[in-house]
Amino acid sequence: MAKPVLLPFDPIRRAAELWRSRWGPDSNPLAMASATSIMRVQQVLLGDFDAIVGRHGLTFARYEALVLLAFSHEGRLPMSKMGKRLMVHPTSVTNIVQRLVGQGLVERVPNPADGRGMLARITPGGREIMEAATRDLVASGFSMGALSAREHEQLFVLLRKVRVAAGDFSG
Amino acid sequence: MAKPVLLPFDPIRRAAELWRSRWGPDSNPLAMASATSIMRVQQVLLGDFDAIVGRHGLTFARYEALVLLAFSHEGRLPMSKMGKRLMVHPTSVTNIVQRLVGQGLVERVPNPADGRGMLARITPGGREIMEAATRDLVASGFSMGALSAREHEQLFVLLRKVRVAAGDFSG
DNA sequence: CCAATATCAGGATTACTGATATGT
DNA sequence: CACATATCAGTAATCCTGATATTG
Repeated sequence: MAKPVLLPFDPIRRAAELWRSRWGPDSNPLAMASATSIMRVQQVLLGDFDAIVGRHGLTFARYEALVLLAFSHEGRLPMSKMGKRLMVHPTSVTNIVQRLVGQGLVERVPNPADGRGMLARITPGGREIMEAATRDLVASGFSMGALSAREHEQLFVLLRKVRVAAGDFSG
Repeated sequence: MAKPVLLPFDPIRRAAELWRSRWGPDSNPLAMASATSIMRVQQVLLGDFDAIVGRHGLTFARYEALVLLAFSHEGRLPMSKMGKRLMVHPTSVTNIVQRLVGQGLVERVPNPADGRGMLARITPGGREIMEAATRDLVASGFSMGALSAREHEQLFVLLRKVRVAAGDFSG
């Protein structure tokens, strides 16, 4: 990690002011500031999440895969479906599941409904690890304890507009 | 990229509902939903930004470094300062600057004020590339054209609370 | 001597492209 | 035959740890 340095000013606000003074209001400094904020907060969250699930031998990407499987019907899903839900590349699914299999948290079984396909199935051990990691994440407040329930809703609604515009789902 | 699949439902909302029904309201499904939304929107933005600046031979990380240098006094900064501002590891700064030097967009010069240090300085060609990439990013609305000016402000304020709590700056 | 700056070597993870074997 | 599923090989990018030379 970069050393924790507490800047005496908000670097994103300052960047937005420079942006406006250099390129004018038409350069959309507000959109630049909120986009940069998203990038930065994501970086903070991912760092925190990786550290928390790392105590259980996971990365956040592998943790997400475990949660998806645990929530699915009978704890198993086709590889292709995992890729779509997790929004990751097919080869990344292969890679992630491979590592989870190596840890004994997931098993691979042929898909009885499609001879081409494989299913990933979460193991009892996988569920235990996932639930322990989840407890820690919940206890951390997802690093967003600064926001009230109402603010979480506002944030969700604002970001949903961006996701709909990006074509994530038929909103 | 994962193939663009338009899901007929909001996967994050559905995950939040499952989360609540499985672990109850104390599991903080609202925080989970907004945190997941940030992760997803960041993924969308980074994909878009990388594609746009990629048309100018850059990655988003290298573009950010160019902007930082262009905004700085006389277009040059110590490597260490770049790392702090960009919130990246010192070795990552070395790597990023190395690639920019290879493209002729940045030069490395010894720091006259500190014999240990090096300065990265943006070249005229680097400024041209950066400004062209910036024009394209601005024209794209930063992939956030779905939000009004007022909504951008709301989003910025909400995310700033999270950043302050994370210790990004003395808010 | 201790701390800071920057680099290098090397490992880990994830993303992507292109090719391939298999099955619908 | 066209298409879908999944894997593999190889490349690229970033981040990190630990060691090191140099300088403040």
